[in-house]
Amino acid sequence: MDDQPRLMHAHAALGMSGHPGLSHEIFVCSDAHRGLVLCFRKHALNCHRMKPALFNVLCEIKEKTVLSIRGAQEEEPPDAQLMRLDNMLLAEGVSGPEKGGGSAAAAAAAASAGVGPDNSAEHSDYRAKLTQIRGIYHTELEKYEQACNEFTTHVMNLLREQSRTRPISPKEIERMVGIIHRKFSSIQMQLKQSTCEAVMILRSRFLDARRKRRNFNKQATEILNEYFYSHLSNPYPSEEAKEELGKKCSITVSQVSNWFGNKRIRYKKNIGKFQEEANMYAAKTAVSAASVSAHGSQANSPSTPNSAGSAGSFNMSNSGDLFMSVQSLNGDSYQSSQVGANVQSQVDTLRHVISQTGGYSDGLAANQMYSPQGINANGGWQDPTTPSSVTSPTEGPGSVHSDTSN
DNA sequence: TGGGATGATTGGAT
DNA sequence: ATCCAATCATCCCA
Repeated sequence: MDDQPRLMHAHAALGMSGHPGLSHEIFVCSDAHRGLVLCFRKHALNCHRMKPALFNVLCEIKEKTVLSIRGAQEEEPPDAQLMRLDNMLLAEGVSGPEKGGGSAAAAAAAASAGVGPDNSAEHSDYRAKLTQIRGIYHTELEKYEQACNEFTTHVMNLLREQSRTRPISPKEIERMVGIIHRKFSSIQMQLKQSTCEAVMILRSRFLDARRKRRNFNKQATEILNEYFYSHLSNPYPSEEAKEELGKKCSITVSQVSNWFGNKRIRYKKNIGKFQEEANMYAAKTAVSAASVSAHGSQANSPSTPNSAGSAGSFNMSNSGDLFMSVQSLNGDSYQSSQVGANVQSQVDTLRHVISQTGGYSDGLAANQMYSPQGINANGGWQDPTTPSSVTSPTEGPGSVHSDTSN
């Protein structure tokens, strides 16, 4: 019987062979139910991050299926689990009404997977794959049904022939037909199950962003860093700021949020490590501030935070942070009266930054002196609950004067 | 190839 | 809803 090879072919056609650590199992699992167990174990490892509900359903289905297959298929095939498989395939847009509905369901699935409407290329890829799976599923299903019918009639004919030589009761025929049907339905179940798996893998592969994490490009990182260090006193960009940053960096708002979340944590955890970076961006900020002021016109981009001076939002924290990083470099008190100063004062500060950084080789001593503005005794920024947003008013000179001044 | 860097996710707290 | 902290998964470089 060529059912197994057929199933195997289906798996191969699903294009899953590239999936890390799964290709082998996929092929194995088409071989026998024992393979299914192996396959699932591996699959579970790889997909433990898939949508919990979906994953649980799959777990349950698989467990039961494996058990029932193990039980020599005598147990009546649980309609419930078949139904669940069907439901799942339906929900995933595989066994849906038509192609249009299928892709819609795929889009819905993609959306529910937490992937924004952005990367449409990825989505079309995903949809294409899903359509492929869908097609294979349907043709295979049809083939199985056809094969089942053919085999049944074949056996019936055989029995009829045999009935000439020995008495064959209708019950026996019925029994044989029942066995055949059960056999085929169990194969069908495997197909459905494998299809479910394929969809799960597809999802985890295409929709689990973590799996295909890419570092942001240099420019994006620079923009984000610039913003972060120029708002060090309160690095909580408002929604609008996030949107703008996202646009500038060609990333989503949630990616911006993630980035800031990570940055805050990591900065706080190891301030010393980031000091050099902080100084660098402080200098950069001052440079762009200088150029902006020189041009007399200001852009509204958040990537050039100094420009925010027009809104009076980030400007103060800007100079304050810059001031802090200069302070941190030498530990000298540095005219704290300038907190919240204008762009011109930043340019002045820049001179100091540059001169200081020039002689900054070791960094250790400076690290110890470094006391980042905005981070309070609890290790948090002053007011994380009020997203810097438009009200940068960096908590006034009081908070900025900080510690190193004595 | 190992380990650090980094983007994403999760669970709990507010 | 947002943030933090821990953690995971992947990237990337020495």
